[in-house]
Amino acid sequence: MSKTSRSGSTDGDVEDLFFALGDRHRLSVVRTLRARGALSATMLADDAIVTRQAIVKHLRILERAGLVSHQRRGREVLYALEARRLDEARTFLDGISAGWDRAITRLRRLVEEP
Amino acid sequence: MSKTSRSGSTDGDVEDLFFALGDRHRLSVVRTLRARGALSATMLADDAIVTRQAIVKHLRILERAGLVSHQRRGREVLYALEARRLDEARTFLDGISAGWDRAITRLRRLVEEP
DNA sequence: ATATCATGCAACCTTAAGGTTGCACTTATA
DNA sequence: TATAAGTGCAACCTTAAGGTTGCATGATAT
Repeated sequence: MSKTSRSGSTDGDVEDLFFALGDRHRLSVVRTLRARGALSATMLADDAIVTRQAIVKHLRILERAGLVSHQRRGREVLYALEARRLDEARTFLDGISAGWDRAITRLRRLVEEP
Repeated sequence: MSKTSRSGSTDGDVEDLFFALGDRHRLSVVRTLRARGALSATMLADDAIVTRQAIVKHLRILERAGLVSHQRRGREVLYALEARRLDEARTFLDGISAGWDRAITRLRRLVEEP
């Protein structure tokens, strides 16, 4: 089997994924791409406060996390959302909250002991 | 209505949430709390590579994001997972990927045009 | 009462995140 | 073929993330 497990994401992958989403500008980029479809860095920079170069760096981080992919079209480069990754993030969160009931029970037991 | 919207999380909240999950040590803390229930910073530091103080800082960030809560028990402070927040994160991801099909359609249209 | 154990606080360090500017290099269009 | 538009690259800056160490403070058990 390759380096990817059955669930399709390693620990580092998950870290990159959430790191990528943990910035307001990148969240904004994700929202914009979701709403308006594929856009170039220049187009994205028009709406944003920051420079095109800043947007480019954010796009690189998003792409490293697998959240966006790019494709050249003539002289411009279009970035689009890669939704499978978002599903993976959701799956991960499912896994974490699965143990929740057990955890809260243990806490209560510990705290309420005399 | 208060500052929180119907979904129960503002933009900054979401940012904090994903930022908190975007670090390997904090992910590890979350996993440990999920598996073993409520623990103190000192207990968590035993398993970790880093110092207790580093763990404390990570716990503060997790708590700011609403992912853990603390409760004093005698001379120690126990931290436990707060699962509702994980659900909120999932809900957010649902919202993002909702527009996916539309986005990929637009990209394809743009790229495949002559 | 006192030795012990855990937490709290503060100072300090290193590095990477986030951003800007300037210029070179392609690609399209007038 | 100029010229404009868009991307790519590199240098540079500022600040906060992440971590460490040392000591003070508060709670516990003997």
